[in-house]
Amino acid sequence: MSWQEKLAEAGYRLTRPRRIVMKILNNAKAPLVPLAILKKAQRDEHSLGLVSVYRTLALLLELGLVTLVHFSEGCHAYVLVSPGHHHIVCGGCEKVIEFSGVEELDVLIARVQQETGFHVDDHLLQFYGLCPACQQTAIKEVS
Amino acid sequence: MSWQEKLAEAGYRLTRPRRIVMKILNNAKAPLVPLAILKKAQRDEHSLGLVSVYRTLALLLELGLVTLVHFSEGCHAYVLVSPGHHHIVCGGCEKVIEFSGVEELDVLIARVQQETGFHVDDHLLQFYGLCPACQQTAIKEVS
DNA sequence: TTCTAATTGAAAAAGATTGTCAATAAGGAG
DNA sequence: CTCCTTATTGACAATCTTTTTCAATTAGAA
Repeated sequence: MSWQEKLAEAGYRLTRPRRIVMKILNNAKAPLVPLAILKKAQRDEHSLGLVSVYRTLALLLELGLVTLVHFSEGCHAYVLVSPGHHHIVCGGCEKVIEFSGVEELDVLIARVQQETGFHVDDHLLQFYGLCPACQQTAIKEVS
Repeated sequence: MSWQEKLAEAGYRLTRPRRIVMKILNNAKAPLVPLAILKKAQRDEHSLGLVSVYRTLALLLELGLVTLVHFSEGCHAYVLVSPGHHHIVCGGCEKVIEFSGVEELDVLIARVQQETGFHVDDHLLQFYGLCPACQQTAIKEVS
């Protein structure tokens, strides 16, 4: 189901600001904060209010169309959700890519539930590291 | 090594505000945001500025003595770091407990590195769910 | 005890997010 | 296709959060 259909199904309208935000997130190679989305929109000659960016992101989050990426220093930014749901953040260029298939986690979750008595129904998993390109750069800087 | 020693080793002084913040985090059962720490300090008749709370948390984060817990809606709060480094957040009461031993992850990390070419050197893993007490409450509410 | 530099706290500045409300526009009804 | 209703928008202001500034204080070495 497309995001437009999801919007409609939940009773929301397909509006210009929403289309702009989705388009920008679609083209983004890294997670974006609201202000960055606005700037990109303005660069593309789209008129858009910052308030609408906030509201649209809240809506997309509610619909599960975007998710937050957390950085270790404590801020977070938005990226589109796709099947994987898990992210690797490059510490060099902030690029974020997804990965999927975390069957390995199931064993861990089962064990933790057993040990703690908690019932686990969701999780947050992100990896931090360096993408291939930034690994090259790092090597050059050292030598 | 105690936190006081870590401070000293890094060349920082052991001051009253820092002692207060550490004491509060020590007694906390859930992650705390800066303002909450200030409130607790005032309740204990300690005089303390909000600015010092921010500065102290930044310092403790730098020293690795505290870490951030992220909530799905996008805000984060601080808890003391202890061996485990991973947290389960209860969606009912916000209580947070730690777990450790995530050997299961190593296999996943190895696979993801292989598949993506990224070099993974850190990760963020949190579980969300319900603690035993809140599971009971949930059952009562339904019946 | 004295001295010096790190640290603090209060106020202000800066930044991020949310609330208000009149104007606009999406999309169903006719 | 046009009209109408109502969700949505955008500008502004209000609020909240975080950072900066700087004189006064204080930890810790001498």
